[in-house]
Amino acid sequence: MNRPVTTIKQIADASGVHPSTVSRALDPKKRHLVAADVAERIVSQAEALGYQPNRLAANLRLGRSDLIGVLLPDIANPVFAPILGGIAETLSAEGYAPIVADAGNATTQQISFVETLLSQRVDGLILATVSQDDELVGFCIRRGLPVILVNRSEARDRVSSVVSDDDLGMQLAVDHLAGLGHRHIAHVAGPLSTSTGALRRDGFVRAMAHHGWRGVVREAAGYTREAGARAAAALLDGEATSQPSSLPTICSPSVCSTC
Amino acid sequence: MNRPVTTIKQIADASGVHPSTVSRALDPKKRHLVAADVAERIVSQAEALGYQPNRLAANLRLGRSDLIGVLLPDIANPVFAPILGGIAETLSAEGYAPIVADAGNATTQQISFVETLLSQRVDGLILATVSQDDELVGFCIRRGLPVILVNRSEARDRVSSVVSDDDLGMQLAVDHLAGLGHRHIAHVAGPLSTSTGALRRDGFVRAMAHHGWRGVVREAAGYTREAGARAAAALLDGEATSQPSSLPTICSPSVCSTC
DNA sequence: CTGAAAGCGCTTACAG
DNA sequence: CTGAAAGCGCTTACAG
Repeated sequence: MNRPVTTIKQIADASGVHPSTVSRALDPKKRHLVAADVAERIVSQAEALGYQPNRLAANLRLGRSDLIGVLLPDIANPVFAPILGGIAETLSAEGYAPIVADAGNATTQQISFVETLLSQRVDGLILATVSQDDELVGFCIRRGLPVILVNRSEARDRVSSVVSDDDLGMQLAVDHLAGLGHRHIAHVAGPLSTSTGALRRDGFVRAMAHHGWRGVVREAAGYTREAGARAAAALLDGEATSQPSSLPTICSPSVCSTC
Repeated sequence: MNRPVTTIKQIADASGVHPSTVSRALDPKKRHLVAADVAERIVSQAEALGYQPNRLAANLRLGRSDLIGVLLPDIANPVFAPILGGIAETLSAEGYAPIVADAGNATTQQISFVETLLSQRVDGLILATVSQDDELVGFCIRRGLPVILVNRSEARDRVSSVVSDDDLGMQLAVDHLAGLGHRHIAHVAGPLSTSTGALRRDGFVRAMAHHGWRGVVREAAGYTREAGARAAAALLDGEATSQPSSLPTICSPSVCSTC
């Protein structure tokens, strides 16, 4: 870094005191340990020199980074924009900053991102990437790295998560379509290995059953336009799949007279 | 940080060599300075202990952070999702990580975010927030902090920017509507203090003029749904504004017989 | 090829 | 109330 940065030592020299005194004067919680006039002199000297404390140094000493890693499966997916917004807002209010990684859905790649974050000494992780039984969550738990989930949850609740009510969502969607007079409704489900895929599928089947109907479900290979298009095409070709065994059998237009 | 982390010294102790030798063995570029067998022993020892170099410490020494600050005016706006995606992808390929800040449009707040980033010793800044003559850009230039712009640009090109071709975009939009048979076209412009607001407005007027038409323009107070709604309502009420003096006068439905 | 030491910029016991 | 010193975990000249 070739641009000039002011250090505590420079302020100490300029103020004619010991660096430790500068450090105290500049810390609101320790300022009371310094004579009022000396503190004031130091503070104005610091301002004059445009002092910005080096948090890299402070954090090395304090064993933290003030950084929270955020792992997203697809950062370019607008779903995550407001989620990231909430994360950034709350973190910055608490003195933290988010360091975001577009980690995809492959566990090995995710772990490599986490190792990078670990070497940056992130203080915790927010994962939007998890599968129903997520390897990375186990990894974090074993390393003692604080972690919470957003967007998707695990099947067993090892850690806290913030997710939407997919069951209610599907109920509202089905009821809305039913209200418009539709009867033959199909659902392109997200990957059933994710909580969102499975819960929305279940919610759809349940909501349809509530109307006395059987829905058609087709699982998409991923949360992408391409996978959605393939699933929709398959659906139109009469291939339906993926019914949960505990729920009513799902029919396909080609085999079921109800649809 | 209460979770255990391995250090170079620990590896040195476990391998019976001096820390500096460990440091060399672990750095691919310096490994050749170490006897092959010793290097191998150290490397496997490091793996066994799950060593993750502390980049906080390394970077303090090296005077960098491997962090690039990204300032967005509204992180919850999906426009920025793919932009952030491209930034994250390229940065991580180069060994950097983005630290994103939702800094809004107010300069004072933006500067306070930048001061935080500065104390984290970011190696550079990407601004998606700039106005046509941006105070923050001047601030960064004065501090010698590398900065580039995305999404919006300044009127004078003090620093590099990556933006879309708004003139072409408006031309395509107007031609599309014209092709559908529309003749009376209004444009809700973004704030004219931003390059996007001004350039799209200009592009719209130019594209309309190309068809021999005069367009109606209404400037919105900001890039929000609410501001857009207010501008559209005003437009419907017959209030049009904001023509650039160098371009044809813009009419309003209430005063112009052409519209 | 290896070791001993200094130093990045902080913070915090420990003395006085 | 203030100073002197150690140490966070690295990297890199400087010796040998």
